Amino acid sequence: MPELPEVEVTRRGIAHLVGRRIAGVTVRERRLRWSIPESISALAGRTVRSVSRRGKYLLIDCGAGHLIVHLGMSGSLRLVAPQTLPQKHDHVDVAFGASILRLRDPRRFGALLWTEGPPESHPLLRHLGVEPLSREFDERRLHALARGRRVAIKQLLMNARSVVGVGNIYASEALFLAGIRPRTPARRLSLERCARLVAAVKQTLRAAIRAGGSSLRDFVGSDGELGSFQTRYHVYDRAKLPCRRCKAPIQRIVQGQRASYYCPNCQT
DNA sequence: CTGGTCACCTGGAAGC
DNA sequence: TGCTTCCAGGTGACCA
Repeated sequence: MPELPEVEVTRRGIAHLVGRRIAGVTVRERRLRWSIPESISALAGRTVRSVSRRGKYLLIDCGAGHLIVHLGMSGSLRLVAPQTLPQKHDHVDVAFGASILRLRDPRRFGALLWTEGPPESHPLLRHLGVEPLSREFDERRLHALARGRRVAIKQLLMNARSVVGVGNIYASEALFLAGIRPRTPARRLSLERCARLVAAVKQTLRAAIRAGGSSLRDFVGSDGELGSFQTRYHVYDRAKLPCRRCKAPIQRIVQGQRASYYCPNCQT
């Protein structure tokens, strides 16, 4: 689930918590990627000041500090009615009187941390790269990032120190739109191809946010449970199926232990 | 610095 | 039916 679009949709879904007071915090399972700090029970009585996002991290400003939330591979946040029984992997509740913000994460690769300093200086955020939907992410920036790098362009795209938020699905999708093979060494990309790729990344992420946003209301971080519509992927998870554009069979390869998909005809 | 591999954890699907 | 194997949206830690 959670690449940048899913996190952004989640952020929008909980933005209306701004100004609301936290009644209490319940932790049922502390062992996520890192142990949830005891200090988060001090949140009770605090008011949410803002909800923002940096890469795949959600930042909830609570006045005295920030909650840092990462959804890992399988995490989701949802708003439920106060009497809703927690299910097996519902690890944390942040209660708001009228509703509960509930963190679910079956694989427990996610994180829930607390920081009192500026969140951008937190060790997990300090080295993050450019936001793909920002103006700063343009062809010159990507070209500079790729300069001299022998790594495959797909892996560069997925490296959060270069560009944040682009995960395994949207990396394959954006490369298809740009007509670039995932194994292309980053340093081989011309400024022109960088421009195509930048446009493709932005287009892919924006379309996914729109798709997610259309299906979610005050329920957030859908697992597809609310019939959230599945984006129609061009190549992702379509090994051997015909390319939607040219009918050639989609190839599946492995890069850095992750599956990549591309059309050998449309992508060069 | 760069690039490559491993590990963390659970559940669902495919294979036998 | 039941057991085994593989695979999954992320990313920090560690190695050469």
